Amino acid sequence: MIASDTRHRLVRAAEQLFRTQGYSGTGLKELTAAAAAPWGSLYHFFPGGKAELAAEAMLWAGGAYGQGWRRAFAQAAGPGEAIEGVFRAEARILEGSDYRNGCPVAAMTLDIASTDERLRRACAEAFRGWLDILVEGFAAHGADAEAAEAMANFVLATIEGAIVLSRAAKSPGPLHACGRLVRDAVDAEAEGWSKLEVRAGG
Amino acid sequence: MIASDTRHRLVRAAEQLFRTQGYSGTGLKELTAAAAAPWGSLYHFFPGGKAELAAEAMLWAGGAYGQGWRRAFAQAAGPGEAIEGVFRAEARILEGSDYRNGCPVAAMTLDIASTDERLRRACAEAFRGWLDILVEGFAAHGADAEAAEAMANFVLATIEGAIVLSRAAKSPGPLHACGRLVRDAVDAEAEGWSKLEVRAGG
DNA sequence: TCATAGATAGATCGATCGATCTATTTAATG
DNA sequence: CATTAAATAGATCGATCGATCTATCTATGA
Repeated sequence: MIASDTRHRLVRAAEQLFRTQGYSGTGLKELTAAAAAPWGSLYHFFPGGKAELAAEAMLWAGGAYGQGWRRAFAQAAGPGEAIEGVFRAEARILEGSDYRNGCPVAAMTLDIASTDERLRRACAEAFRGWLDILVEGFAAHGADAEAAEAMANFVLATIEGAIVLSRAAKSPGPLHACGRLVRDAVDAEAEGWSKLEVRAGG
Repeated sequence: MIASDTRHRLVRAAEQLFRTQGYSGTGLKELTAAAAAPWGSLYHFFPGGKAELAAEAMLWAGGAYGQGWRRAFAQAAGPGEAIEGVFRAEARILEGSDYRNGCPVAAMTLDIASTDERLRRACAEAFRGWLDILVEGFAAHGADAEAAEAMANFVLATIEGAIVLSRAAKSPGPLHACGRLVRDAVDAEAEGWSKLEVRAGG
């Protein structure tokens, strides 16, 4: 019943270690130890080895984060408020982990996007999943497809960058400052969207 | 005369390789080969080994980039235009390198910020240098200290994040979209700054 | 010419890398 | 109980890691 619990522990440990010290910086010995999983089980569940495990870890992380973002849009009154909530949540994650728990996808991208084409695609798909959630959220507030896509890239890029700055500085300052300014920017753009709501409904 | 040319080649190769495939993902054998430098020279010039070389590479990269940003502010009419120019320049760098040449400081941060405190500080200082240039640029357009600091973090974060997204997607799209929206955001904020110019002069 | 320091050259070190391999144990099914 | 597959366990592989070491070559100055 709890048969594949080991497999799940491996995925979570991978996500946790990759996001704190990158892909190349994490050894599989260390990973299996953190997961309290036997070495043999790693290649039993992931015949493709480290890369296959990493791809699955990104998939899992993508889903977990995505859910949080959907909730943010559902609970907030406007798109700007939703986005600032995401920034605040991210700041809490960083502060609660001594600025270790960054974004696993960003870490993977900077590590292997130029050396492993398959993993680069996995990173791109993980980002695309988040972008789609943002696009959907902005579209629900009246943004047309082009504006929503641009705004989604803008918001996601700022979050990712702010995480990097906050981790380097070991301070929530960059995330908070970016959250406020991104909120202003989103709300300013959203003013123009509402006029399109009628057209978008057709 | 050309005595320390080898040393400089090592620094440039380090910057080039770290920005492409990260710190842990780059071996020193590969690095010395890329620099066409003898293995022994590495520890001759950098007794502190890989970490010391990395710190110097970040210092060098920080200076090179910083100069470009100062030029952008000097040549542009307004702060928004200057920033969008930086985004465009970055997009050109990525396109010209098949999306390999990202930011070495961001790569280092995600790789070792949580495992090597000395290098984390080096990353923070490199970012701080760029932030100071941005702060100076915004202050020159009338921003007060607090607004300039927040805006600098916002702009730098968005650039760094957009680089990550563009590398993952192998497309200049994210950088271009972010450049336009950041320009709008900067210009919108800058409207409020000009009213403070008098106060800032006192 | 000789002495010295700087720089080059690479062999070699122990440690660790990801991966493969053979056993053993466990769980499910007849 | 017997059979079979899944899962666990870890020894071991060659390759590579960063680092240390000695030796050689080169330039400078006395």
